[in-house]
Amino acid sequence: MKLKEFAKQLGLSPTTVSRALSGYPEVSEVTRARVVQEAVRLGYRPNVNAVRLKTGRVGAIGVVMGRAGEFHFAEFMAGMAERLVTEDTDILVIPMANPESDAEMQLYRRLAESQRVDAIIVHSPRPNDQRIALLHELGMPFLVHGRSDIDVPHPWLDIDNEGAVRRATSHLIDLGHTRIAMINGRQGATYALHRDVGYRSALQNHGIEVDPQLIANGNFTDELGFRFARSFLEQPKPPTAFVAGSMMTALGIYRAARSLGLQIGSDVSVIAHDDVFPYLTADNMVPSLSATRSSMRAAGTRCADLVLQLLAGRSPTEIHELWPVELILRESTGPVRALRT
Amino acid sequence: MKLKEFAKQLGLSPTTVSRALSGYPEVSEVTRARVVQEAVRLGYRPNVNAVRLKTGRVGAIGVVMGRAGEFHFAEFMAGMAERLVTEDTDILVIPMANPESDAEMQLYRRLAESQRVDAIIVHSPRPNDQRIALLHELGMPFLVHGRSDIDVPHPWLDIDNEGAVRRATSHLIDLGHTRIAMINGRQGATYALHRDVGYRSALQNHGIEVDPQLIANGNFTDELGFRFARSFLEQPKPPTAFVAGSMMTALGIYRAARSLGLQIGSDVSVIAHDDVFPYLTADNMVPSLSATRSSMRAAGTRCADLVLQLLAGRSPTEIHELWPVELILRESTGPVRALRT
DNA sequence: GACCAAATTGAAATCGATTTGGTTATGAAA
DNA sequence: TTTCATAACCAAATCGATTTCAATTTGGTC
Repeated sequence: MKLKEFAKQLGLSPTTVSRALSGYPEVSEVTRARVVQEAVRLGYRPNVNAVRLKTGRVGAIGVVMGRAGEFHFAEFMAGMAERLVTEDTDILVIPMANPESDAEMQLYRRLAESQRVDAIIVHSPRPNDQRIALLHELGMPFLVHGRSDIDVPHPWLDIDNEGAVRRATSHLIDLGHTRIAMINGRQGATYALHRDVGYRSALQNHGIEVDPQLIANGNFTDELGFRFARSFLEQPKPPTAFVAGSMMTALGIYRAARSLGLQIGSDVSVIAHDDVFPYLTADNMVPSLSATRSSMRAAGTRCADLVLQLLAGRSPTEIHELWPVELILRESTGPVRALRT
Repeated sequence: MKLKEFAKQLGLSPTTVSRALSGYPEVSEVTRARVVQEAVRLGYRPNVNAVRLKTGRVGAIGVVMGRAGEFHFAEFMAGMAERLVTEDTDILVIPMANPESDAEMQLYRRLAESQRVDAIIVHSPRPNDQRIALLHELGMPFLVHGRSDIDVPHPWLDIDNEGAVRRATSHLIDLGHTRIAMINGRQGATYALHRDVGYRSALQNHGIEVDPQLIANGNFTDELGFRFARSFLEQPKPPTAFVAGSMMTALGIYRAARSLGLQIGSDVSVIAHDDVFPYLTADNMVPSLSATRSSMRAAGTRCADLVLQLLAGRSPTEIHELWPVELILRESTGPVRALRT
């Protein structure tokens, strides 16, 4: 059913019908009510593509998905979905072939110019992230989930990675640990950098020297958690505590410790970052996992909200949200023990 | 830059330019080459919304995302993305508020009628799934990931859940197990039903009575795996083996067994279904997990491929793919032991 | 050189809405 | 009674492409 046809059935002009449905004030309330009611009855719905062409709005927020298909991603999107379900906005997932800088920039450029989305959410930004410069230059509304140092104004939402890791590390130091290993995310992203800074500053605040042999970077997988932890623990001077970037990493660390006959919480302490997943909870691990916690889902919800505000006209330059991160102590952390000989 | 303007700069009509870029044969090769080249140079790209309005094609595949935000989902989408990255097609994720049947149907109806997507992928279908009837009736192209009994022709791709679980269960029986617990997915979806059938038929084939006390249904979480396993193991006549629906469930079972001082692989055997995640692998669990395996990512890739074929005109009625599932035996399964007293 | 088919190119209609710039009632003020 | 503001509605232009139908050019044949 087209507008023209529908309007004719109502004995009104397309103009009035369109206005009635879009809530313009120049239509009498009684007419509007009738139009709305009849639209439902006759099943008239404006053609989305015609509306988009005419208004220039799309009703979609773009998210670029790397190949990695990280488990965080689904949570973030679920969070976005929670917020967007009441709006008439959906999520466009754009696959990214390879994250080599050149193709990536091309992708963002095409996306921005193609008018397929009203706004873009940029994930895992790097310190000097050219995507941000590009989107700013193109005038495409965007929100950065994470932070960047780049000298271009941009709205962002981030969690306090540095503070979280500093607290976690300091806590371990307070427990007497001095050899604390750090299994961080992949190098390059700002969040990994921030966590690194938090880790180093905690050590330095307490006069402990940073040992590069105890620092590793890589994807958040059980596999890497195991491999790194295992190799650390097999060093002549093994760590007595771990700070880890994800729950999956923590699973790997647990496994490595067990495989060497070490007790988590007494022989080895572990604090990991928990993005809060419905299917795997820190509290349920054995022993329960001490964690820095921040809900990825909540971040998704809030990001969606902020993007909507952005599209409604809120100034991008005033959107900067830094979320504090909880530190929740459970059984996986304890005072340092004398080393085995 | 608009078509009209661009055409003028080239000294051609919009018609010819449009044809040149869309690859129509009525344009001389030399003209086409020039148009394509200039389009790149001057940065002309057809307005997506105008194209959509005119052609009725959208270049997007719709996927409805439940609130659960399951971890499988991200893998499936990553798989889709892998296939779609070379096409000019993206993925539209539509948030679903609450899965109560009525609102759900409304959502699918709106989605189908709104022309926002060219096709829809239906997930976790139920035996009598009205979504399928609806989409069929509306003439919206769709592909079912999973299967349904509904009396409406529909293209689908599914894995052999029944066969997988039958093999897994039979294998456990061959190892001497007779009390085999089944921790299945949520009731309602066909796949859970098929797995249930596979489980029961294996038992019955070997003359073992089904004990309803050993069957549980629920979300694929570590938490539920633990709770169910724990309650089963505390029964007067505990199971000596488990068949479980997911890796997360298996983690919970491992934990439950450990908490009771039971050795996985000797005291208790476990086989779980592994959707193949990059961040958590069955092989890496301790002890390594015997699993029925089928790549969720590969399914996503293939589903995207099939949808593209569908859109290219392939008949929906001839698309039925049933993927076999591997059974990979590792350390978590072993011959039954005499029960503790 | 005339003729005709094939190869190219264009003008204008079209997709289905929104919105600008009116026009017509209505009722209050002069 | 006239005037004028306001409320309510409408005709037609517009968004930016695709595509139908018609016009022109090209090249081969007689």
